[in-house]
Order: sequence, then C-alpha cells, then structure tokens
Amino acid sequence: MLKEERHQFILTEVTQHNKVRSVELCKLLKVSEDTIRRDLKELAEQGLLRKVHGGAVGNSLIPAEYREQNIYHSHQKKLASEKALALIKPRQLLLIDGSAANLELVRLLPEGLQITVFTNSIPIAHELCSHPEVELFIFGGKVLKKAGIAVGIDVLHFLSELRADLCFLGARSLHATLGITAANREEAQVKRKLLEVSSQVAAIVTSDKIGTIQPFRVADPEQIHFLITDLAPSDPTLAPFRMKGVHVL
Amino acid sequence: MLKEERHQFILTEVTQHNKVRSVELCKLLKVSEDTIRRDLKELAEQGLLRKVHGGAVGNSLIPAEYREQNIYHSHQKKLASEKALALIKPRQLLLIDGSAANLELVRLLPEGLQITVFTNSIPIAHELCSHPEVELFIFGGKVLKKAGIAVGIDVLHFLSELRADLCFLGARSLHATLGITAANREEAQVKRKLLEVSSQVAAIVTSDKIGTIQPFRVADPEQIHFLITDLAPSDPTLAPFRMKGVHVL
DNA sequence: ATAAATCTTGCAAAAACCGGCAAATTTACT
DNA sequence: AGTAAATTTGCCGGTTTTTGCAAGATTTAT
Repeated sequence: MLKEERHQFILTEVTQHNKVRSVELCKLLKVSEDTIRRDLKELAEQGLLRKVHGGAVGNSLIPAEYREQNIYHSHQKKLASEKALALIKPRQLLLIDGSAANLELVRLLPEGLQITVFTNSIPIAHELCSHPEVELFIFGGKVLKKAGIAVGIDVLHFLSELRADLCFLGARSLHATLGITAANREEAQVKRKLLEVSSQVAAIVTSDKIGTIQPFRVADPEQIHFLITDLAPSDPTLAPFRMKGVHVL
Repeated sequence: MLKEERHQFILTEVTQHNKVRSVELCKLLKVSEDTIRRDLKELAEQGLLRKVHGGAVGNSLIPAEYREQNIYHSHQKKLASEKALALIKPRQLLLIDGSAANLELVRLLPEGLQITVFTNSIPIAHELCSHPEVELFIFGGKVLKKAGIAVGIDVLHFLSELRADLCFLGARSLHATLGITAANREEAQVKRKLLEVSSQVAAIVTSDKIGTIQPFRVADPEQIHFLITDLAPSDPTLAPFRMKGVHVL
C-alpha cells in the first residue's frame, strides 16, 4: 500500500470520527505503529489534522465541545458504557437520548450489531452515520444548541407514534427520591415522552451527578429499569435505587 | 509498444484504481522501472497525475471522497462559499441542504449573523450547534447515513408548513439542460420540496460536477436563481446557465 | 507511586529515486 | 541509400525515502 493511500485513509477516518488512534490505524493498515506515527506527524505538519497523545484529532473545523482533546476515554466512563452495551440485543429498536455518556455508548457499539436507533441528539446521529449496520432515524424540530438535541412539538408527535424496546435516557441530575430532573422544560418534556414509549428505560449516570437536582421533573426513580454508573453496583450511594427496584449495574 | 500507448494505459489504470505502483506497471508493460518512472514524470508534468514514492495517484478524478480533504480543492470550495455568503441577509430564514459545499458555507458564517436555519443534514446541524446566534431546526426522519441527511415523509410534511427566504441546494450533479439531478429517489424528493417552499434558490457547485448527471431529476436550470462555482462568472462553461436566467456568481 | 502505554531518537536494511551514459531505434536530411 | 541528429530505453553508481526495530524518555492510568 502506498504511503499516499494511507494518508488518504487516515484523513477520511479523521473527518468521519473526528479522531483516530494510532493503535487502531496500525491494525487496519497493517503497518507498524512507528509508521503511523510518522504519517500523523507529516499530516499534522501540513495542517490537515492535529496530533495528540494516542493518535490524532480533526483540525479546527469541528465544534470544540464534541472534540476530544484527549482521545482517551476515561476508564470509568468506558466501563459504564460497556456495562450498558450488555443491555442491547440485536434487532432491537432503541431510543438514545442526547448525553455525553450516551455518545460514548454509541461509539462503543460493535460494528456488526444490527439495531434501529432513534435519537434526538445531533452528535449521536453524527457518530452513528459512520456505523455500517445501524438503521438511523433522527427527531426533527428546534435544536437546543447547547445540548445538541431536538425538542418541540414535532419531536413529541413523532415519538407518540413509536414503541421502543429500550431507551437510554440522558441525565445530568439523579436524585434518590426525586429521580431524574432536567434544566429545561422542553428538554424535560421530550425525556418524559421518551420513557413513556419505551418498554425498558436505562440511564447511564456518572457518580458526580448523583444527588443533584434541577428544576424540571423527568422521571421517578421507580420508572428507571436499569441504572448504569461508574461505581460498583454494591456501592452504598446506589442502595436507595436498588431498594426501589432499579437494576443497578 | 509505443510510449503513447503506455501513457494511455497508465492513465486508464490511474482513473480506475486511483493509484498505480511503478513495480506493477513495469511487470504489466514489460519495460524497466526506469522507463515507468520517466513516464510518470512526464505525465505528472502535464498535471495528469501526481507522482508519489512508489508510483502515482490520481489528480483530478471522479471519486469525490478522495479529494474532499485535498487542500487545493477545499480552497476552491471555500472561495465559492465566500461568494455565497453575500446572498445571506440578517434575520432571513434559510434552508440548507446537505452537501460538502454547504458544510463549508456554514463554517464561514460570521459569528454575529442572526439567521434561522432549517437543515436536513446532520453534519451541518452539528456544525451550527456551535454558532452563537443561529436559530437552528433539523428535519427529522430516516437518515441516509452515507449522505448524513434525513429523508422521508416526515421531512416532506415538516417542509410543507414552511416558507423560506433562501435555500442552498446541494448538488453532486449539474447539467446545462437537465439541471440538478440526484443519486437517490428519496433524496430527490426532499430536494424538490426544499426548492418548492423557498423564494430563492442557490446552489454551490464545484466545476468538476458540472456536466454530470444522475438518475433522479431535482430541478431544471431555470429553477435555480443563483449558481455559485469556483469558476469565474464569465467562464464559457457557465454560459448556458446565464442564458437561462440564472445569476452566476 | 507503579505499571502500562505511547512517544522520541537513532540506526540499518530494503526499496525507490536520480543523473549520466551507451546501445538501440527512429527520424531527418543530403 | 547513407549518415547524422534526436529519441527512447536499459543499466549502473550513488543518494534519498521508507519502514521496522530497539532503547530510553515521557505520558497516562490505576
């Protein structure tokens, strides 16, 4: 394979995923890591990407919030997302709400997994565009730019015609008695509808969000079937949720 | 075998595979590597291919993805997008179709510009999420992952309730008599609706797409109000469009 | 603080490149 | 026809590029 080809490959990879890891590239392209590193160095010198520890990220064209300056996933977050992966079965219809943890989750979806995904999140849809098997639908409507999610009457309407097997609810706040709350009325509306039309509801919540509350009510703890965190399931912080019948993973 | 024959052979090889290796060529053509190198050198000097270590790669060839990252072409595209910017007035309601050129356009939108944007494109929405002033709406529906755009009945329905000031139509093919055509029926449907609900229609088209056609009809040349290309407005290639009343920028 | 992963640097082998040269071939002119 | 000039081609040396490997420094994760 020509060096030029590798470079092209790397560039398309970067534009599609916003990042590349040297390790993955050297497996895909069947060359040594040193070669990949040198490739990245050259491309970086041409300003076509930016080299970071472990690989490279896209240059300046991508919104900063979603760009990972450090391409390592925190091991904790990854662990949580991996636990969540076990809930997904082939051919299911999934609703995936917008959240950093859920974005992490979709990045970990195995290439061969055949599922149908509905999402209100633009970053998540963006990521899933490059998944070979997932059938993807996005909810339309007004976009809350800060969160990158669509809200509004059209989303609610779209959702009311759906029945999903499993919903991954995003949550920036989770409280033992008040459950999930949101910062925004429209966001809360959508989230309530999401769980309403789903047979099962899961939430990936990092431990720093547990115990916090926000103004708008979304879901009682009892309405959550699966709670996935970076903590051990036996952690005392999670006891109140287990008591209420939540499966804590 | 004549030198000319070899050159022809090499060129077809390059257009077909986007690359050639000197070693393979010298086996196929039964000449020494030195000869091949000289051939490649000549062809490169004529700008018909680009010489790289180990062989050569195509220069201005069909597969678009290849060149998307090419700095030269993205510069051309940028030039075109800058011309297009002049069409946008504050407080307008814009429809922006999914396309590489339109993605470039939204990246160039000045920070302070207050407009409302509706788009069917996930990458474009993704990009606009980080714009401080734009009010953003996305069309929901099934996502054509390859193009990153939403299609289907819901998009059409959503669109039928809209009136837009200006629409930036994406086009991978533009022909002087057949106008804009698309590769896909669903895509064509959406594009037709986009221009139907817009007072003005603009299309950013790079010169390599002019003269090409695809199976599904989208818009006649007469339906396009503004055509923005990387060529000079006076370029003879664009004359047929000017004749049909298109404003060529 | 320690272990693991990643980065840098230098080196060596293989492959590819370059320029010049000469043999073979084609072209041009008397 | 015969000869000279020009072109093309292959080969030979010396040089550069590319690639993988190893040792030691640096960064990241636990």
